[in-house]
Amino acid sequence: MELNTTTKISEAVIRRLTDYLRCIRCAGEAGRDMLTSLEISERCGLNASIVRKDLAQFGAYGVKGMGYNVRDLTRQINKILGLDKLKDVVLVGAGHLGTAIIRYPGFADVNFNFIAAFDTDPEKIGKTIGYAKVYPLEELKPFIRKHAIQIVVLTVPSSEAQAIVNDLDPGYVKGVLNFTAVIFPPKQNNMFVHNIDLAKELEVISYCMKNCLSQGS
Amino acid sequence: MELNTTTKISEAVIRRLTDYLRCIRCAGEAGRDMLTSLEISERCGLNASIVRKDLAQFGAYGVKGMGYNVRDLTRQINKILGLDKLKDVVLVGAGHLGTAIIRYPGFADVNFNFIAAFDTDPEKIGKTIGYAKVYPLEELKPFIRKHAIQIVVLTVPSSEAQAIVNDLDPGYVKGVLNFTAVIFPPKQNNMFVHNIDLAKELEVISYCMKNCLSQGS
DNA sequence: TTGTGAAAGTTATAACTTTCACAAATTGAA
DNA sequence: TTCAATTTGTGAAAGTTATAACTTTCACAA
Repeated sequence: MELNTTTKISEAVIRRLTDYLRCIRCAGEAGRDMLTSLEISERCGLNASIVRKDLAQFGAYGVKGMGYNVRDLTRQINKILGLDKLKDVVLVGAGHLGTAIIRYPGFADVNFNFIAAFDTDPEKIGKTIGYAKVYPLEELKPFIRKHAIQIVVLTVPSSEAQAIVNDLDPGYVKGVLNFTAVIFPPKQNNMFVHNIDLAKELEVISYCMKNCLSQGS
Repeated sequence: MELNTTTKISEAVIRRLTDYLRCIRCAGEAGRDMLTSLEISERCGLNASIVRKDLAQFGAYGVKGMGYNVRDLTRQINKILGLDKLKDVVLVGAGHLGTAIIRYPGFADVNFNFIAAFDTDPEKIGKTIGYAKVYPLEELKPFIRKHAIQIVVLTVPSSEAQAIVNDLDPGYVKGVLNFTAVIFPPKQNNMFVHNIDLAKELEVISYCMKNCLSQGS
């Protein structure tokens, strides 16, 4: 079957694909080379038919009676999500969170490469976090131009977030990952902005606990 | 109108409430004391009627012709989510990410209080991160019992995650916030587990960029 | 070579969500 | 006091998503 290009794929499907990817990676590291839709569904807290439907939508990646090959499926999902090529990203705000993010192994797993960090603190400038050198914030704009950076990760104090986003050049930057407390609309200057609130899941847990729900993830 | 207790509230609604909360907090800090459903919807990248419906579902918090009062609405949503009372949580794994999380202001904003951290590294034990002292991992279990800890945040290396979760006492712990690369089913031993993958949003951005979608958040 | 079991792929339907459109309510100005 | 401008709250319709049930295909063993 051909790769789907006509039907509109919802964001929910894409988010599930990232879960499948993570769960398949875990299973692969544990030495598995085949996984069934049922196993994937149980690990991800879903129904097995939605796993089959999601995957079948992009092409028939499974073997009937056997399941899905871990290595092949990883490659396929990576391709669907555009994770098959290494992407350079930069970080703005080299504080605790920024440092943790650069060192977070999950980014390298999906081919994201932090090539530089930017900060206003003279103490930090010139140091290295992971493989990324810390530059003064003024150099962000020329750096983006010079290296054709398409993705920026934002971990500055909330008060500085808006100014930095306003100043990004939409001719280069296509996506912004915003870890600050400010909430941005999904499109700013033609750039995709994704807001991440680390406390959000804890708020959801709080609600689940309060109401003794049986569902999560 | 009375607070809804009969109809089932979906997780999607709860997640949106957390967005509203964050966006209302931003507006409040900017000096606003009233907000319309339209404004909230634009900041959150939604349709205005879904904002009204979500809020109306729990009670009529708005004033026709005027909008929603920032202070009242914050209090109401906090109450719905169970964020109106201070909750003690502990962190397991005092590395970069753990440190960043304890210091992340977003948790305090919603009344989560990190009272202790646990680690195996003798270098870290005895030190203090924020207001949390770092204890040896062996003391986690008795600490949870002694302080009746209901929520655990997990930022250990992936290889240790399963063992720690297995060892948590479901008599006390009701929720686990998992930042490791391991993916847990939503229920483990009767505890809610929420998996957070910091790379997930970047993967979604990757897909959006690859397919030039117009939608985000 | 054939039969069997297992699990993918597919379809139809049920369940849920979002949107639209409008009545009701409130404020503030004339 | 009335009128116009707003904006909430809500029922009905449209759209979307998930689920269950079914059909097909494959691998393996006899």
